[in-house]
This record gives sequence, structure tokens and C-alpha cells, in this order.
Amino acid sequence: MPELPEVEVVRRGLNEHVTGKTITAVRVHHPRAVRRHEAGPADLAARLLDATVTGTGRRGKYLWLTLADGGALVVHLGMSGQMLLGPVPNENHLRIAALLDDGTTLSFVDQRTFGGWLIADLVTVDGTDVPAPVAHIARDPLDPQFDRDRVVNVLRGKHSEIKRQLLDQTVVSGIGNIYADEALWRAKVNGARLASGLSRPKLAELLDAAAVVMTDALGQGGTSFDSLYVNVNGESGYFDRSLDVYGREGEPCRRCGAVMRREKFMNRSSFYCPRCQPRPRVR
DNA sequence: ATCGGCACCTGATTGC
DNA sequence: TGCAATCAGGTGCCGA
Repeated sequence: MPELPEVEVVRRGLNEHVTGKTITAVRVHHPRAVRRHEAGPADLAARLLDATVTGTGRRGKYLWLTLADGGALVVHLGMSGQMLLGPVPNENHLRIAALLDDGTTLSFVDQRTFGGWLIADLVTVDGTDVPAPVAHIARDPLDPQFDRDRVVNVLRGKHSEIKRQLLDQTVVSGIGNIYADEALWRAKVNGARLASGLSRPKLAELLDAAAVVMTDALGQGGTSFDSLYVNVNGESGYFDRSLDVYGREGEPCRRCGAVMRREKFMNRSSFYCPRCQPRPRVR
């Protein structure tokens, strides 16, 4: 599941149901799901055994469970990862299972296995403790310490397309292909424009739009087109009904009525309104 | 510093 | 009906 709102939905579910629990058994069904844990599957299982979860964290699209020994179980959902509590409807893509001391099972299910689990120590970055593999990830727009104006200044110095920068997790994190398009539409900016060519107020407006759209999505349980994107109880969010641009090629712009377009952009689909978000003359 | 491309995967959908 | 091409909410690494 992908972007910040969907990951935060999962984190909240884990925080409510897993905090305070102790892991009593671990089974790694697919080694690729733990490939980023360099010490290997056996080491990951050994370190989780008898570990007690003390809390949860998230930055951008990374989430983690803090453990009583001071380490953290870091989870990235990739394109299709799920963290499920209780029965797994389809075990075809079950990659890791952890039994908890209340008898429930926490499962990592991931069709494509781009995501995975790893265990890491916490490091302090800019006054905040995060797992070491997350140290390079910038604060996200829903972080209370997110410094919008600092990011605006960073963007002013980027001679690069603004959509590429919105997707760069070291500049601002949590934004993916859907919410980038939604934020660009709300701020009336074409994603092919150079970040350095946008004014400070416009960049601020764009970052604010990203924060608002992701907050709205979170309030509706995230965006879900299908059963691939679900919370810890297997339920879908319904923000897809509120999307203004993503997936609306050929449909009228909700602001001006022009026909929405889809283009290949950075090897992925980008949706935009040709009237509200005119393409730059020179790109 | 920035880019375009590709690799990592599986499955659903589209088109001939 | 069959089969190939295309597409999917991400990330990271490569050479240019």
C-alpha cells in the first residue's frame, strides 16, 4: 500500500492492537521479504522471538514497531504489502507470520514482494529517533516538525521537474504517484515544470495542498481501488471516491470542465487538467 | 546535480 | 480461446 495515508492507517491499526504484545513465534515464508535484513531470515526470526512491542512509528511510507530491547522492526509495504491481524484470506502471498502472546497472528502479505521487514537500531536525526534505514528519509507533511518553508527553499534550488521532486523521499516524504497528482492539480501546477521556476508562495501552496489531500485521505481510511490496499483488519478505505485527478483521463476537470489527460511521465502515469495545469513552454 | 532507464515481482486487464 | 503486451499507490542503482 503505498502512500502516506494508507501506511498511517496500517500504523494506527498496529499501534492499537500490537503495542504491549510479545512475539512468541516467527516464520519467514519467503526470504525475499527479509532481504533488507542483512543478517538473514534466521537472525530476524531469532531477534523477534520473545520481543515485546513498545510502540509504533512512521516516517513517510516507512513504519516500524519499537521493541523493548531498543531496536525496531521496520516495515515497508512496497507496492502491494499488507500487515494483517487475524486470518489471512489468501495465503498465496503470505511472506512472514508472527504469533503474538494474545493468540493472534500478525502476517505480512505481499503479492509482488517489493516490501519487507528488517530489524535495525534507532539513530537520532535532527532531534528525532528513527531506525537507521529510515535516516535518509525526509520528514513528511504530517510530521509536527515538518518545516514547510525549509522544503520550499530546498525546492527553489532544484533544477528538476516538480513532480519528480515531490516523489523524492529525501526532499519530502510520504507522497507517491496518486497524491502528487492530486496536490499538483489543487495548486494548479503542471508536474513537468521546474521546481526552481516556481515561486515560493506557489511551492508553499503545493506543499500545503499535499498535506491537506493526505489528511483528507487519512480521514477516509486511505485510497483503495481494490482489495490489495487494506488496513490491518482487511478493510479498504474509500478516498478513491474523492480523487479529483488520478485515474480520470477523458473525464471533465472538476474545476473547469476541460477533458483530463494522462501522460507518461517518469515512466508512470500522470493525470492533469490541460487548462488548469498548462504544460511549460520549454521543458 | 540530474536524467532516463531498468531491475526487482505477480497478477489483472487489454488488444489482436 | 489464446497469448502477448501493458499496466499497477515504490525504491534503488546504473551510466550518461
